[in-house]
Amino acid sequence: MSVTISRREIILQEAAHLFREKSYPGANLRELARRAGIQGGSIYHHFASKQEILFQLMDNTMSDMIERLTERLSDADSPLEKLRRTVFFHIEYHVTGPDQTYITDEELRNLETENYLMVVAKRDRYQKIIENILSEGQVEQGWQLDEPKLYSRALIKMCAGVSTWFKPQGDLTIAQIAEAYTKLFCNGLLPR
Amino acid sequence: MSVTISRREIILQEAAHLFREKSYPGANLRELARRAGIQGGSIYHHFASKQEILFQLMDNTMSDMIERLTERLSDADSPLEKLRRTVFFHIEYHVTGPDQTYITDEELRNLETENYLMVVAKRDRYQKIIENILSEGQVEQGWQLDEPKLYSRALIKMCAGVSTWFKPQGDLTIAQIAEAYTKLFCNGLLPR
DNA sequence: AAGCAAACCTAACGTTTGTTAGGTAGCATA
DNA sequence: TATGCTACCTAACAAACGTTAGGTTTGCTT
Repeated sequence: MSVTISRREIILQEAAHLFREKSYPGANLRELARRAGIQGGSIYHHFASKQEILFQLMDNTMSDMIERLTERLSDADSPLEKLRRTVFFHIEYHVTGPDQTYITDEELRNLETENYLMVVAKRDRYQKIIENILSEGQVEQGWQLDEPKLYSRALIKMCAGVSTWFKPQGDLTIAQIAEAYTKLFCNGLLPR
Repeated sequence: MSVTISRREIILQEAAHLFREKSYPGANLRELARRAGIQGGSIYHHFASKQEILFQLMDNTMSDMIERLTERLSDADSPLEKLRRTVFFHIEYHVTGPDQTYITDEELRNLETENYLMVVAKRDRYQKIIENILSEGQVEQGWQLDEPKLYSRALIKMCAGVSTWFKPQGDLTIAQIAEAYTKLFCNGLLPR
């Protein structure tokens, strides 16, 4: 039943946590190594540089997000159902792996050019999926949106923001928040 | 017509820009001094420490935001009008001073305890203003929201996010974006 | 038993960092 | 003209940093 987890994986997990706590430049490798249970220099057995750790972290996260979202949407028929699942997924993913998503959302500026371009490309692919759902709804269901891109951005920021205040032991579940946000996004707050 | 701007003010402005570019721990004081037109050590004539620069930056920004938003709301009569102005203000402020607001939104973790508590207190005061508008609308206008706090957070994140992609020379004005977001927040995207 | 590679340790390197001490230039006041 | 204050410069400090070189342990393979 126990899952074997490589040291490399441990380092990546601890790095996500540490980078979120102190930001990438503020985190140091000796501290990271300590948390991963090894000595400072040993990090370089698993990664070529501090930068590579950041890149792997962000690139893995983006790939995973695209893959999982795509899978969740695969058997959704209507645009509304797709939107529901996207809101739920985006919130859930950000709340479940808050360290990884936070880093991926906020540390783009600390990526070197080549790495930056790769991660941004994947981020754009992810955003495009959501934008397409809104465009679909606009055409097929007459959703009221002038600029799909504008609204997809609003949706993404809105949902991602949940992880900054969400507490698992709080009185709201992820499902409740996702439902409320879906309702808000679809109906607005004025009475119908 | 020209405005006198103190060196202290210049340092704060350049610090906002530099911190946003490299994050607080990633920015160094020699570079900041260079941009402000003085030598590294001279910073300490104006500030006691690097930390104090960050704190002044964030504290000033929060105070300014509270003051300005309060003023804008002072002669708004209905909750809907207050909401409209809030959305517009929040977007406008984030887009106009993107460095300051970005720092204030993202660098809380790098504040020492005492400074952290002061800035968070002001941030909460600001959020409370918005939360109260939603509560008002709920009571007086029957706005559909179960948890005002949940929706105020969504609104804040949504609007603040604009500054991450907004380009002044782009084809959308702040007013257009603000209008679209107000409409989205009030009506949702389903046709009425 | 020998060989080998992966995983890790230790100690040091050169650089960069925030910060400080002590000095100088310019200007206003007396 | 002397005094003193503000705004700055220069040079150095100790600490922390990413990174590297070289050595040791461990466990598998032949």
